[in-house]
Amino acid sequence: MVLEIPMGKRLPIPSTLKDVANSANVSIPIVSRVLSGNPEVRVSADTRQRILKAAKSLSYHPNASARSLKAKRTYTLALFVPDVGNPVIPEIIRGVEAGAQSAGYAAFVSHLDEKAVSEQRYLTWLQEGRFDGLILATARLEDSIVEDLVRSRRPFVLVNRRESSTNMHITVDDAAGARIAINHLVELGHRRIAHLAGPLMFDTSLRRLQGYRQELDAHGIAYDSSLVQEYSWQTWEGGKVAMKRLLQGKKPPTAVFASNFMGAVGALGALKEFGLKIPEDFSLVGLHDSPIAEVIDPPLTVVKMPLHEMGRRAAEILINILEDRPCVIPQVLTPEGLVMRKSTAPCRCLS
Amino acid sequence: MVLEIPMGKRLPIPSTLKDVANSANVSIPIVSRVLSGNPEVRVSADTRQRILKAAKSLSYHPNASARSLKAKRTYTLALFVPDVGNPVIPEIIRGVEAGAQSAGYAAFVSHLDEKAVSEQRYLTWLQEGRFDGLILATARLEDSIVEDLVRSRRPFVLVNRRESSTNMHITVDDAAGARIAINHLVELGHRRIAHLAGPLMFDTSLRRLQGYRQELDAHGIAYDSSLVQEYSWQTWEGGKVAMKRLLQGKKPPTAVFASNFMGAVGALGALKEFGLKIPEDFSLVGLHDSPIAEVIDPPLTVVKMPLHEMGRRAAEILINILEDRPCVIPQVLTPEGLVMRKSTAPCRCLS
DNA sequence: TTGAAAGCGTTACCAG
DNA sequence: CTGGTAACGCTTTCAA
Repeated sequence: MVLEIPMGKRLPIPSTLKDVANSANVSIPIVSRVLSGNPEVRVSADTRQRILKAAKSLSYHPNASARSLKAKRTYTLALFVPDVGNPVIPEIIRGVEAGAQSAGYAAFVSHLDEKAVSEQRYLTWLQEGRFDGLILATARLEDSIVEDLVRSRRPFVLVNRRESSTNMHITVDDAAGARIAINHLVELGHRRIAHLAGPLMFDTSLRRLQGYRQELDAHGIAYDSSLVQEYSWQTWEGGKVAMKRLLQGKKPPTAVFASNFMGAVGALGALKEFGLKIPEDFSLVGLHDSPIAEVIDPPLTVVKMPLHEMGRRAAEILINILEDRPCVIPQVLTPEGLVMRKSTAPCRCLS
Repeated sequence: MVLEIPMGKRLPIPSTLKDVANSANVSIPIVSRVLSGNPEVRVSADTRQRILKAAKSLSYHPNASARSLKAKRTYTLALFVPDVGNPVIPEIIRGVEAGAQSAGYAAFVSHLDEKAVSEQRYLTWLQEGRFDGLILATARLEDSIVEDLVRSRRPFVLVNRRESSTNMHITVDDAAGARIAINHLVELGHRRIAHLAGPLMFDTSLRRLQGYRQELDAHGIAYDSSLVQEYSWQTWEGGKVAMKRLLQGKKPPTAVFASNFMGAVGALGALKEFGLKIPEDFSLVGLHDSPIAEVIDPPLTVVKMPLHEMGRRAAEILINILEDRPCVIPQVLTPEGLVMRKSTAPCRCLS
């Protein structure tokens, strides 16, 4: 079955203020004022009726381009995300949308693929005024891009990423998140706790590693660099491979803290391949929650981060800048806490 | 740590054609022609140089609102999706973006939450000309909305959903997908094959059920309505509950075909709870692939649907309409086929 | 209470 | 080759 689109499917010619004015036998400005919805405007009841009727029958809708040309604003925010497939992204998206919507702004999402081409694209769009402000939720981002952004002097907020060239960012407290995970494992009696670290070129990865070391320290456990493996986020395989390397070490760990959700799932696969039973033989804690975490086998214990709030705050900050209102907003958000499921248990070394 | 935004962080005043014209000592129209990038325009090398230099030093960027006001076009498409968290959505998004981008259009995604408020929102935006066309990738959608859409005479395409009031839709061949799944199971020797059906108010669910029955028929297997359970998409729990009901029946099945990815994962949970080993004791086939399918335990055998292509085609159709070009495009896309992993095996009843 | 006029930044159409 | 003028649809003065 094929869909045939014939030519000449004329697009509708939208009606304008002028059309409505003509139809109602009034001038354009009045129509504008009446239809702008401001209840303050003083017009005779009769005129208002005529205008409203005409607008309805012509199914008038104000033209967004004309409006923004005049207002020098689009009341639109754009959110760029690295990978819509990453399970933590939806939460951020929803947060941004909530924040934007409650302030009367629209928020659109665009996907940033690998191609460098697209990296420039959003800067251009921003500079063309297609939207008023930008939220970037991506760890992999060339520094030069951020510098261009700063130089453009357009409003933007970095989400989940810090950058020396600007303080316009909002993040979660990654170190604290890691500490929560490690503390949980230590309390279960684990001593050889491994860490699947994200790419150490990302500051979020670095902070998680830092939290891992801090908490180990706090419990008097010596740091063993052979228990830390770096892996690539973005794929489900990275965590698996890294976990295998960990298990092949001479003194393998009894527990692991994976620095993102995908890594945790990958690690799970590796553990099973090695015939380890979770949580009896081995404990696993992930960072970032996701609906899938509940339904995989075993359901994953994770540290939940305030991703929704982070998104919402990012939108709020941006809008405050746009409306030139001062604001004071916490910039580093506290983890929501541990979500205990079935992937952690007391260390066998205790028995 | 808090982020303080002081007042008076003046937004930059973008430079305009006029600024460039003044700076280069030429008229506005020439600047427009030179900067529009069309290599055909004939200008003296000297003028061109001056203009280019001025534009650069003023970091000029054309104003998108002004352009679209003039052109009556935004060269922007909007894609509305029901739930960014649903693992099949990213693939569609990428398809739409690819299709849009290759035709010089931008594509933005917006998330359609439960609130009825937001259901009207995108229609309004479309009518305001915030974007030229709309792609709707949502099964749950009130009929009245589609009717409003048709009435608005604005271009739109429905993805993965048919609707009597319009032929502007592109779908995958759900029945064929179901047949592939069932055929695979039958070939493995299964005879009591259950089906986890999506909400039967969606035509996609109906077609999958239909394909299930057709293929059973084709193999001379009697249809047993007790082997079909309806469940809710959108949550990970629905499939689990439905699968349990199936397993508690008097003559339980030996295999199941789940009508979406989430349902398959949910079913997996139920099967494990019942102590069934997959695939030795029970076979499971899902519909729609996802990167997670490879990494869960066991890796899921699924029927892969051309979601990316569906998105790309949707964008193509829309753009053809917008540019008033005739086009003929297949409207029902053939499944890409079976992706065999580890969740299906020959029926034990054979041994 | 209403309307005329100007202008937002761009492009298209003519003249020069 | 170049530039003046008009127009896109809307809002905002300012007069009437």
